[in-house]
Amino acid sequence: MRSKSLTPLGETEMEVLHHVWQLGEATVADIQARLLAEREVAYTTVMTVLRNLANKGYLHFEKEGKTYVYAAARPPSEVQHELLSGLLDKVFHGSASALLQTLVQHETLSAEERADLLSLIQDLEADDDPA
Amino acid sequence: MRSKSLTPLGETEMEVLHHVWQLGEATVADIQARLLAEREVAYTTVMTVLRNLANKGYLHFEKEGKTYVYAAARPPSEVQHELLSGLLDKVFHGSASALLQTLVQHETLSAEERADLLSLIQDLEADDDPA
DNA sequence: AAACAAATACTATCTAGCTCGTATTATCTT
DNA sequence: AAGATAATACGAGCTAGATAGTATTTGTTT
Repeated sequence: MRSKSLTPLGETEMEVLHHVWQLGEATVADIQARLLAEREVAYTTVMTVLRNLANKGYLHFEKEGKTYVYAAARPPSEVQHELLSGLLDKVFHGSASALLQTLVQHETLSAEERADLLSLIQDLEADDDPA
Repeated sequence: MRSKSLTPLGETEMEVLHHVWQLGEATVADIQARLLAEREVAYTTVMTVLRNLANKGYLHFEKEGKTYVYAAARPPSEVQHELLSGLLDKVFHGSASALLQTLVQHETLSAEERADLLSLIQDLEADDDPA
């Protein structure tokens, strides 16, 4: 069977992942507290999401006393790249330049962001063509 | 209720959408033929996907004789941007430069693509700072 | 107009992700 | 050790997307 979704993660899962990344280490209660700032969610729901993320390899956990403490199992940048890469393939048929074009045309970049990006690209040039 | 997925479209839906975009106009049989080049899929499955895409506003259709003919209801670039924008928010918390950085660092851009992108960004500079 | 073939309509199943309630267990307190 | 409390375990329901089988409709052909 094919993967049903354009991404391997749901929206709540992504949200929870971000919170864990920000906190470094987190318990179910920690995450629920963060989520409750935005919306209603049951403790058990958070528990389930955390467990699922661990099962999928995004988090690992250890038991401290009677409590599970979760932490990232993979670096955020790696996960973000994985998701972006999926979208690149499925939505832009692998054309990074098409994706980039869409982005710079529609999203507002500050002067600073543009400058950063320019030097980023120029650095790539340098790597590639070390003359 | 929140939207369950990181994207409003599933993977098969995206695939079908691409085929319709490429064909301009397409019948169920047209799309099935395209999909069959890659994998097994029933005629009725394709029918359902096409109908769902129409219900969601991505496609429209008209009846020619006894056959429905589907076509894009929204320009591909708009849909692509919508999907990219969702990922930008949910995965990169809205930081376009973080996304761009991830992309240029991990994906391989040809010299040509880099050049295109550079001029794209430089054009933005010009718009913004018409000095 | 009767038969045929192509297309759709209808219905149903399965999985993943989201959500949560209730039951149980395990630690801590007194 | 008994009780209170905090946390987990277990199980269940719901929706969306993917998939497809069967029944029915509708053009078309003769």
